[in-house]
Amino acid sequence: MHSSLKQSRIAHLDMDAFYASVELLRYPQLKGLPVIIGGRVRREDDALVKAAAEGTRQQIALEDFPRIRDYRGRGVITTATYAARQFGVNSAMGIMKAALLCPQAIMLPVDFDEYRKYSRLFKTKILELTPQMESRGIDEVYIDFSDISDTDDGGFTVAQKLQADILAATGLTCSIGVAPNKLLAKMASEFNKPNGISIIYADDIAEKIWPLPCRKINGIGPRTENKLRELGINTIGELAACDAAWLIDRFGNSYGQWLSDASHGRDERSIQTSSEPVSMSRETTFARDLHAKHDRAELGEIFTRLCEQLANDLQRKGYVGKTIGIKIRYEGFKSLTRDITAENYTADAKTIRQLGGQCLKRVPLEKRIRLLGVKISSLLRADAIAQADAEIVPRKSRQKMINPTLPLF
DNA sequence: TCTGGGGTCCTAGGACCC
DNA sequence: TCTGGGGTCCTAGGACCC
Repeated sequence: MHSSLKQSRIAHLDMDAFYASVELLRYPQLKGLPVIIGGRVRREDDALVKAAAEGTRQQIALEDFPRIRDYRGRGVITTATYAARQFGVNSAMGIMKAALLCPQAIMLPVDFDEYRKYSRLFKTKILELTPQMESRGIDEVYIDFSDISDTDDGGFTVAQKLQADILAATGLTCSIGVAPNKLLAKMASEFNKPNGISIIYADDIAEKIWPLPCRKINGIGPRTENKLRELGINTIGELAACDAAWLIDRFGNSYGQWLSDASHGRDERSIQTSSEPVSMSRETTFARDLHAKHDRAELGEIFTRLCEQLANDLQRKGYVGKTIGIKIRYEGFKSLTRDITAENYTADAKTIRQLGGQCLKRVPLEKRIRLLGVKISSLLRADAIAQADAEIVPRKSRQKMINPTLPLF
């Protein structure tokens, strides 16, 4: 077969309950139990911290693990073991709600350093097979199978080998979907979770995709699902039956056309093996809502710390940025953002803090605040900046002069 | 007992330049 | 004096994803 006519085969590989499964490797005594990952390290986690330092994690008795019913404070669940999911607990659910559904669940704080370590391990295994891999966050990837799988099994054998290699390297299972494109592969990887493989061909769309609810399409979220429901559209098949022009009328040119294409399983996106960051940010939700006046000192300290963390992230990763923004979430959950573009690129905490302070002066501060964040965008690699400075004559700045008054916080 | 933290992409209006 | 249009940048907000 001529290579240009060769059917493309794309895999989506998704680690099963990733954070929770990594924790089970460290605490094998928790296998089979409802375990929930979420929140930060607390006083109640002292036993865990001590055992980690002493290398005695596996000796912790079950009754010494913190339980979710004892958790006080806000936040959401990051992951739950399959045993916990049986109780209706799910990612992004409020911790307090999960405590009602499954009070006896063991609660562990998130440990991103550890998850990143396992992320590197499983991705390295994939890269030993092919460089055609696209990372989508810490626990999933797309892989181009076109050149590495036999045409007769749709990618099944390669998927099996990947599962075995990853299990051997990490002790973790994953689910894989293989399909003609990313959109369908992503859906397919959900079909046989956990530790499953699902192969989809173009001919399967009517039978396997159309009966699914629209929400199963990666890119249709709760808002669009709602709007579609109001229009009487519940399944992907019903969406596919809509005229593209009709969808464009209701969802705009770009999204309307995309909805139509997606419902028919059409997706031309290729595997992006590398990417540059667009923005970096740091934000925090307070233990209690703070007031701009009464808690001014505390807010100021928190904001300074966020700016320092962001500057540190930039420097560690070797980037500079030019647009500094802030984000505020009020009690009641309404959020707003303000940003400002500086003359020069920076990765300096004081500069970020100063520009962020200017943004803060442009927001209303009557209501209590639950979240404060700082963000930098228009990024450039730090090693490219010296060159850019030398070669590019800067455009005349178009921004208005800003009064150099003191920042609010 | 609601609702974390880190991202991407898109839209849309106004400014400004040619 | 009146009247353009294209292109890019800046800002704010929103939807979505992991």
